[in-house]
Amino acid sequence: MQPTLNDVAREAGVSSITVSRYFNSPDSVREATRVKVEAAIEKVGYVRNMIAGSLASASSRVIPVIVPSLSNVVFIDVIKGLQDEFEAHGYQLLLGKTDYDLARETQLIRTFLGWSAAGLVVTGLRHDDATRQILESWNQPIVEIMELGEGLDLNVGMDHVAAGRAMTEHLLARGYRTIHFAGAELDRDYRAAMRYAGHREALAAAGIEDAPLLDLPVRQQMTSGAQALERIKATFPDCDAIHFANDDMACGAILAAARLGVRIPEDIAIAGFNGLPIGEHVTPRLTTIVSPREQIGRVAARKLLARINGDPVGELSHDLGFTLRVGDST
Amino acid sequence: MQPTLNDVAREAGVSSITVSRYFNSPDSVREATRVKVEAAIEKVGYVRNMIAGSLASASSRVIPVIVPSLSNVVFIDVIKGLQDEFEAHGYQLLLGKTDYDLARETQLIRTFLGWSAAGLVVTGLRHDDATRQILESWNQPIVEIMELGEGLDLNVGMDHVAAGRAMTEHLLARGYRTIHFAGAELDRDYRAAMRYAGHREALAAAGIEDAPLLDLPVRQQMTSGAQALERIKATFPDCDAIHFANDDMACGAILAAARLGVRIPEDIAIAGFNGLPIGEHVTPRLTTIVSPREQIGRVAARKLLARINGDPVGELSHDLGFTLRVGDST
DNA sequence: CGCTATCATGTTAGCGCTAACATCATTAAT
DNA sequence: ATTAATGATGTTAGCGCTAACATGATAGCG
Repeated sequence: MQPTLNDVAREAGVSSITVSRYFNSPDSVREATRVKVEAAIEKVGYVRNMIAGSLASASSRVIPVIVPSLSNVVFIDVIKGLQDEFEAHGYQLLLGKTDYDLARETQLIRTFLGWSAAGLVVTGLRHDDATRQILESWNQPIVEIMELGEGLDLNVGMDHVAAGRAMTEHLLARGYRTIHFAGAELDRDYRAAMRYAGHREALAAAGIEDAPLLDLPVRQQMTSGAQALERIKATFPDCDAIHFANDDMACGAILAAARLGVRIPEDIAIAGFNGLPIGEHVTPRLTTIVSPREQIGRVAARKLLARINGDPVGELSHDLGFTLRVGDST
Repeated sequence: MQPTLNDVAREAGVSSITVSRYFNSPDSVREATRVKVEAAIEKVGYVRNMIAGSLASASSRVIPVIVPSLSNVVFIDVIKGLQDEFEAHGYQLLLGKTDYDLARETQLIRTFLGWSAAGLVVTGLRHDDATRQILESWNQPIVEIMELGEGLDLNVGMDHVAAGRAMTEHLLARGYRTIHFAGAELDRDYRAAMRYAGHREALAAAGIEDAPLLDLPVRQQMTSGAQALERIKATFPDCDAIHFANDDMACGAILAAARLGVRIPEDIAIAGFNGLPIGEHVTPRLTTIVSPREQIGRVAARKLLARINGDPVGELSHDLGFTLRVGDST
């Protein structure tokens, strides 16, 4: 049997609440007591029982993080940022994955709330009515990440419509006129669909009403990119640029281009989204939009922790922006 | 205030333990009772309090997973496998990261044990004495992943020495003789160092005693790969093959080769490790060893769950092997 | 119809901790 | 010296659930 607070207390010659205070509000125990308690902890080999503490205080130092997928680097980077901040502040990250299923999200949230979580991180602003109802009556802080907009509570992300618009404006400025947008399962990846919306806005502003879209079923992303290039080249010889939904697809296209004898950007320009390292290693270097992935995680964590500690959090919605990185592919 | 089991019980006209049984051993409540309980749960909007349950039963459906880093796809894939299995069986994954620091590992484990975890997944077989001592006296199942060998309990992984040997045997069979091994921070990434050991074994078996090693400081992996190629080409013009510690570096080298005017494999052969998708998209296609990353996660999870449920687990140590995938880079 | 075997449900106590209040010691102020 | 203010520690009760045992209901059998 593991030693309990009482064992430590007996050993130290104090009461158990004093040991509890040693852990939870160290400033409120005298130096001499602290030394005794420390020695006792060491002696009996005490390990805090978080479960009991959480039950008694009706709050745990656990923060569930709900993402749609772990196959996408984007979420990995965000998780990395979150994890770093949480771990540094003594919070534990509970990982949940929805597979882009909103009902699954509801179910996960329900389970996680049973952990008396100190807060919650969810991906995106789109939720079930059920989720919305549960979360609205929950009185712990929530951060919705990735996008911006009217949210449940806090909100950290970037403007995907603007990102799509920015990239297409760049392509137009370079003189490209027949620009295709290529993505994979845009109904699921609705943030990519938002970038497509931005793309269309930019085209419309330039007087171009036609915004051809190639929406492929997901297989491996790079493979889809290669396939998109091949298909667009074959079907639409006039197309002079492809605006891809992400860097994986864009790099798949760039790498395939060499094999297909397609010159980039002379025959066709390629643009991506995310700013993954690989984009700087392909030839030509990929033009892309750098998304602040890890920073979204960090800022989200920091805002959540601030809210938990009752510190000021600033703006509810935090726009982390994005950067256009111009390579040689456009 | 959230409704409790008692609220459900009152609503259903049964005692709270019956509701508890409805959740924990549904077969032991009568059909008619089950219906009443279900209706009551629905009516009061009950959410199970995992914390209270865990305290009472001294066990929680939480499984901590400790990895050294989240910047390495390898661990991401393993986590994906683990997460899928755990989630499917109603267990929650608690994520911990050591940054390759064994003392940090001890600390994490200590914290996690305070969660009355049902089991534990740790990376590697190398641990602190402190960790070892804690875990040896802990009586829940443990899986050590990635490597094979004498472990604390269960063990799922692959033989890295054999993998290094297999790749170098392939290179030797292709006629390469001056083979450099290039890695990044091999003291930290000791599994890569094990592959280097296998590499040396293969060379020695072929009567080659010299096994030059380039151990770079980590920056971005692909960048390190490019740098390694450049440096080896400049310093050792005789070198006819580079055996990289991982695919990222190898692909960085392949992509840089075009810029540097180095022909692969004519001027120099390139080999990697892991079998990442990108290896199939670069030109020439990368020769690599496919590691069973996601499967390590899956099998580790399944063995752990089997042990938790008291089912037979088979061999304590589970070798998932590896495959040599020959591309055009060798 | 009584007796036992089996199944379904209930009663009681307690998991290990912390909130809230109570008490005691110490210091400061008059 | 007396009182009040402050700081440090203790007492009590209870968080919401489940283990272990106890009891009640039901069926099967001679």
